[in-house]
Amino acid sequence: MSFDLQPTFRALADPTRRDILMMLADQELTIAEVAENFDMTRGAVKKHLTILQEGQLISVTKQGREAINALNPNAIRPAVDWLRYFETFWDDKLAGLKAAVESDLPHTDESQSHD
Amino acid sequence: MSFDLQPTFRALADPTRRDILMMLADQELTIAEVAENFDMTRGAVKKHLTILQEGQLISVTKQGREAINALNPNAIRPAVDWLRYFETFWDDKLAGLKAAVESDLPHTDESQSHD
DNA sequence: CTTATGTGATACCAATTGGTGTTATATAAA
DNA sequence: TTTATATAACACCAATTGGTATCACATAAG
Repeated sequence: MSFDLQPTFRALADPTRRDILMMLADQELTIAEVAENFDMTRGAVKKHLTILQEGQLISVTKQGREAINALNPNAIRPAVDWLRYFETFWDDKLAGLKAAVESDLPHTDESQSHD
Repeated sequence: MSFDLQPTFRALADPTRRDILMMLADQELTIAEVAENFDMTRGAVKKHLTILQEGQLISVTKQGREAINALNPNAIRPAVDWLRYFETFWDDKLAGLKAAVESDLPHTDESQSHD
């Protein structure tokens, strides 16, 4: 039925993998090229790339003996959509009201009659 | 300097914790109340709540002998902002503009200046 | 052909994670 | 006071994770 967010969030939960995504936003890279930017072995980088692939955040295509890793940006959307559910509760959704209240008062407290 | 996204993404990377966030979007809950909704011990739930707290996704206040867990929705924003960087590359976002900006690439859909 | 390069896959290790169970402590109730 | 409740803190365990090292295989270059 609904999209499984788990592989996506799992892939995003590691700083190395988020760095890789940023790199691939600039350009497609082979495994070796990605690994050049990190202080770890190609094997370790390959594992990260596999997890990114399982989260469908990247696509991997073989060209000769090289594996080209490319960003698959649309796979990020379901995660953003899920997180944006909470936008409803963000403070600035009431931006006008809140700004007005906070601009003068040191702390928001709108109790008028307490009895 | 910049906000550390790691505790946030780590907290979001577990389905139980994401479920807890959804529950807390409806209403604040004690640990025991959260635990009622899962097939695991209160201790396990408490650990998840601690990780959510470390990611600042929830706030915990003691009331008497109870610990009230409340959603802290604004903590989700840095993660959304980070993910939204990739919005630029989404297919249906500003498709025309994107084609214009990256006009080096001839692979885009219906460009008129082909000749 | 031989050699070098890029990758895939595996075994292995240390550290972390998700979970249980137990104990201790603080608070509410009787 | 005694008793029950809600949580905190800990030890402990199995499974997973991040990493290395190694081997095998496919492809490019000589």
